Amino acid sequence: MRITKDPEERKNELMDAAEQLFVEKGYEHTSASDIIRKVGVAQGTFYYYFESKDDILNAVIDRYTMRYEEFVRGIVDDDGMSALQKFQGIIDEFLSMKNRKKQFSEYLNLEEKFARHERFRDYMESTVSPLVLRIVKQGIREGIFDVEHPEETTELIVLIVDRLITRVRKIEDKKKRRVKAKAAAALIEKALGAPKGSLRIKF
Amino acid sequence: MRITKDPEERKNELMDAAEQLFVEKGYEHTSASDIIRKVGVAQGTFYYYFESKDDILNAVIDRYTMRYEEFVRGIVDDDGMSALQKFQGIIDEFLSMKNRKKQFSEYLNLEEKFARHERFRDYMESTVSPLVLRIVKQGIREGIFDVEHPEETTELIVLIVDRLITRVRKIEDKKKRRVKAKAAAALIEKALGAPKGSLRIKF
Amino acid sequence: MRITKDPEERKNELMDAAEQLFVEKGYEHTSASDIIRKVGVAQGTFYYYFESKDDILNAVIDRYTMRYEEFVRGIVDDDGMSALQKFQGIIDEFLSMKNRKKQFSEYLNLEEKFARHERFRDYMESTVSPLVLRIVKQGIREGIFDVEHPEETTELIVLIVDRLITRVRKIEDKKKRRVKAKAAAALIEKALGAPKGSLRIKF
Amino acid sequence: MRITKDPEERKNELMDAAEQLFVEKGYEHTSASDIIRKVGVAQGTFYYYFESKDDILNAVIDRYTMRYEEFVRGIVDDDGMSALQKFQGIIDEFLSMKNRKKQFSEYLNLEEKFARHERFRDYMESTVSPLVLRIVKQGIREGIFDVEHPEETTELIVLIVDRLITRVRKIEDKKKRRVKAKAAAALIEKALGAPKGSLRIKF
DNA sequence: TATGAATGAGTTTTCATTCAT
DNA sequence: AATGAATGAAAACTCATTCAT
Repeated sequence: MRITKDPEERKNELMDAAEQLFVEKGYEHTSASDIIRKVGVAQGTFYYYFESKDDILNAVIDRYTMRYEEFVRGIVDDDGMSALQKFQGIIDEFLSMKNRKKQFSEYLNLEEKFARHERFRDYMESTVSPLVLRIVKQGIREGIFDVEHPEETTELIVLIVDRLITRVRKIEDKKKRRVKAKAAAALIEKALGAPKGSLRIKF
Repeated sequence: MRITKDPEERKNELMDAAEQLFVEKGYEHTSASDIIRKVGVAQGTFYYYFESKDDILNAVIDRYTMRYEEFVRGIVDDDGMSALQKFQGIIDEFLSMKNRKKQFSEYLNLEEKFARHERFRDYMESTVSPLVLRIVKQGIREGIFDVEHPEETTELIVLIVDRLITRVRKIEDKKKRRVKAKAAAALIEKALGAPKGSLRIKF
Repeated sequence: MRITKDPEERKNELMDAAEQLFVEKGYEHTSASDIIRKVGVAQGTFYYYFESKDDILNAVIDRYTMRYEEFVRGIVDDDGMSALQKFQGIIDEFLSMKNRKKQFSEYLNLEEKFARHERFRDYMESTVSPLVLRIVKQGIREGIFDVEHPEETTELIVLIVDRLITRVRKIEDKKKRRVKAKAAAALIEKALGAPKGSLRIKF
Repeated sequence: MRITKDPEERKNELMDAAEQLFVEKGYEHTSASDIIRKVGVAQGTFYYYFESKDDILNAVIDRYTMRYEEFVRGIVDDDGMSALQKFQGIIDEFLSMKNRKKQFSEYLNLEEKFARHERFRDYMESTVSPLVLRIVKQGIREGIFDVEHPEETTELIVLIVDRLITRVRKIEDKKKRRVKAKAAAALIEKALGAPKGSLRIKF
């Protein structure tokens, strides 16, 4: 039986399946056939859309990072928010799993797996950090932040937030999670030279 | 030709080859045959010493982490040093690449590769962090550090130092490297509540 | 976008692309998709015009051999030429690459590739040889050739000329090419019992 | 069931099967699995001995050409024979299918298939022709041959003999075969400037 | 006539592991 | 302790061809 679909739809179907499997089992332990079986198409269909297994991985990562970027950019570009509010917004989003953009938070689960891929790391450093840097600079202009090395410090903060996302979220014990998040927030405040308690962790 | 060696020596030979290849090409892209070829033994010999490819990976990681731990423990257990000196010592070691214990620094190159393995991450959190925590607590006792959540903050500091090792070391531009290291040191100082400038970065 | 063309034109377009690719990469290493891509049509269009990849190969060979035959026949049927002149004409054409019929010589490049196909070999033996045989017989009648076994000798001569086309043409060194051609001409003269020097090689 | 054999034996087994299949069905239409099935080993065994399908083809061709060369060299190096006798010997061998070296003639069946491979053609030109050239030169010294361009003429003679092997042998009709062979012998005589009838075709 | 997404059987190749010696 | 030939399941990928539109 031959089921023809809109190419974009089919491609996304394949990427969805791949994404899910990569997250569940990891890239190396996912075979092209696994993806194919999951979607229920023929072997050739996969290779009609993607040149190789590597190709679909990159496509999946790129799609993911684009969504990630879109989210951060949405906050950064919001003219009505103060730097502190923006920071608060990003942290809230990541930690509280309340979705500003729908379905964003579920992509965060990918993070831990993809974090291992250079492509993703490079992206974080080259795209997300500069965006966050703009918030930091706004904060400095607003007089609420006081940072000596904004670029470098921002990179480290992004790293810490990243860690929060991938590690803290997995902690079962609510109290422990709260304490970890608080400690992280405190560290970020210090890094930014922001007033103590200006960043609030809400669970 | 059949070359018989001391079992321990043979095992280490295999682990050395494996370690090198895992670092160069990554675990998944290293075949058992690659290791075997490098050492120059027969296929069967490998499986005489190790149950599987996975087995040798764990052995390599364990050997590595033991050396890592040994180094940190050596500093932590030094009764003649202040907490600040100990921190300074660890950072110096990692950044300056001067070897306290011979050949330790070259193992650090493994770090980036192994960082992707849960086993290694778990080890860092369960073994290294507690050791560093002892320094932090010593510092608090000495009145030089002021930390609200010592456990959690230590974990984040270990993460930052870790990052320094794997990322800063690769930066070619000396100035950039210095600035990154300085920013990290400043952040660690703030995290520890240590006096500004108490941690010095020397390259 | 759907571009409709005269069926004959489209078919030739496909054959032209196929011919070129077969010559460049060989039949087995040319995929139907290669041809399709080159022409810029859809997968289905190819199969609308040709039943299979094999089908287009035969079509290409047949078209080629028809042109080849046409050329030889043109010379054979020329009543105003002596057998020697005809032989000279064929050799000149092949070696000098001057075109009697326009664009013929470029088809000769196909020769080497097609020579490997039975279909082409059979054609040479069944069609070209008989035509050349007529020249040989004309020469015998004219008293200028002296051949004991005309059929068999003609086949061998055709083989030699064939070889000249495909091999000598590729030799870069002008002198070497000249010598090879001269040796071949001398051998053909001897085979035909023609006077020494009656066949002239001009480059 | 695991049957271990002497590596050389196993390798030859694989080459024998490959050779046979390549001759029967052609290289492109023979799959590695065909060879494997024929020998009755595991998929991996094939790749233990040969890097690829291409690799075994080259190995088979090389083995074949070595046997070919060995045969020709055996005749060329025979000090007790005149040039004419050597030529006669080679032709006899090829045409009469009587084996000087046992089992040589059966390899000749490969010829037609391999003739299509550059590797084989190159070999014929670079190895066999020079050997035959030595006979031609010997004949010139002996005063029995008279050739103007020995190198080039030899190449053409080798080509003709080659053709005899691959084509004449297949002709069913005894008489036709005889005539073709005779015509070829006559042409060779003329090419060599040898006395008429000095080369005898025996069937 | 023409499209191009979809097919699926088949191909080459890899490699962790086993086992008879 | 050591060998290395042999295994075989599974992987990635190809491509001639089909078919619904």
